[in-house]
Amino acid sequence: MKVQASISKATIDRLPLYFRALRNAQEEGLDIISSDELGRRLSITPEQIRKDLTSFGQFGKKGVGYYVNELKKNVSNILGLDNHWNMAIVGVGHLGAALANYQNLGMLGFQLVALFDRKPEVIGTTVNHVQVEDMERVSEIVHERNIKIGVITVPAAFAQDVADRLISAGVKGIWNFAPAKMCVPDDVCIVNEDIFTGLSTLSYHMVHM
Amino acid sequence: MKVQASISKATIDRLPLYFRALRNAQEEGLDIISSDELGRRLSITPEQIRKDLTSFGQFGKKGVGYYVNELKKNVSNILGLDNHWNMAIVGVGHLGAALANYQNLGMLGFQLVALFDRKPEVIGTTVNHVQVEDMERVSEIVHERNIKIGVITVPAAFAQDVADRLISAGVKGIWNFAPAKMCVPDDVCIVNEDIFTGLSTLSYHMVHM
DNA sequence: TAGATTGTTAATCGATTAACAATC
DNA sequence: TAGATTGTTAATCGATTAACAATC
Repeated sequence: MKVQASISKATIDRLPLYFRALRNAQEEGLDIISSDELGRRLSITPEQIRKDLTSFGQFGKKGVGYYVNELKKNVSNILGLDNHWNMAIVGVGHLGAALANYQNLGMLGFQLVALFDRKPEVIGTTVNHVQVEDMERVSEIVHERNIKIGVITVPAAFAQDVADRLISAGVKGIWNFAPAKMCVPDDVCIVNEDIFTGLSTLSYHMVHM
Repeated sequence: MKVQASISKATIDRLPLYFRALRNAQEEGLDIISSDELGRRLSITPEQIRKDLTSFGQFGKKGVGYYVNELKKNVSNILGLDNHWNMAIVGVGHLGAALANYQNLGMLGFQLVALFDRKPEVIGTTVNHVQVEDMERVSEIVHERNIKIGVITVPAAFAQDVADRLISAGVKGIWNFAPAKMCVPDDVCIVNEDIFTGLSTLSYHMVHM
């Protein structure tokens, strides 16, 4: 997918919302959707949506709208969801297990192919048909199973070490749930999922209402 | 806490990061921290940090820096973390249970006082010392236990209904994990925690590297 | 054709960065 | 005092909104 000079971070963050809305529209049997209708469903202005989409190409038909299937395919392609990434979760606590059980992962093109933990009582158990392996085998298994995305759901204190091990084993993307500042090389992508930020801002808005 | 005309959304989103960094600094026994050091730890420019903080007051000492304890107390107060909000989680699936088990909630001033579910096999069980109640009793219990924050971890299709019930029972803040567009009245705050957005943008960055 | 809706350029708005005076 | 660091104003940068030509 060719992309013009520079896409704004805000635009990229909205793409998954477009994808989801298009999937819903598709499920409803809609053939065509306008930026107006899409905007209504997402509380985003239609101008914004058109602007975002045209940074990647001309997907619409003037006077008509966007073909749902076609646009969904394009957005999916832009997001790289067609790649079928192999993924591993490190840290099979409550959150790790919750993520392992998400059926949506597969629908979005992410294939959970390994689970890792350090605790002997967890190693060998099975979550959602995937067996938990010893963290010591991470390098070997990441290679073997061609794992490109690592999900970190260990306590903050171990997060950097886990990231380092995943990366040296070949992982190119890290989805980090540990509340810690992480360092990764330039050729590795990281997204920090800092859920308590959300709860704190909720509290802020409740106080300052 | 008095606040000037309008605080930028970006500023508010950074406050929880400041809070966390200050808590860490406090644990390390640091008395004073400069915007420079704070910035280094968070990968945020010191100018940005000073600008953010001064929208709420003058917390620093010129030529010296910020007193860690004092600034942490101020940021905590700004975020409303001193309020000790009572909180309920609706939907005790994997994610709901994972959140219920987070010890950090209490540390941040959020008190988990109720769990709700619809499934008979889940009702009556206990997660982290809190018993799961029948969703039918939500109105009654939200009143009784003075619950102000509701956490929604049910499937998308039920999320709006759950929100409506929580709100009519008196909840003023919603922390929503369901991937659905929600409608709430003006006097209710909502934060949507859309975790698959993060995974999708990770995929985007991996493809467009 | 007339009506609708996209794609794109220009105008506005908001957020970040730079610079520096104030002062500990 | 000299050095350090905040708080604040001005300049820059980036993102959103408005307007409208293109065209289905």
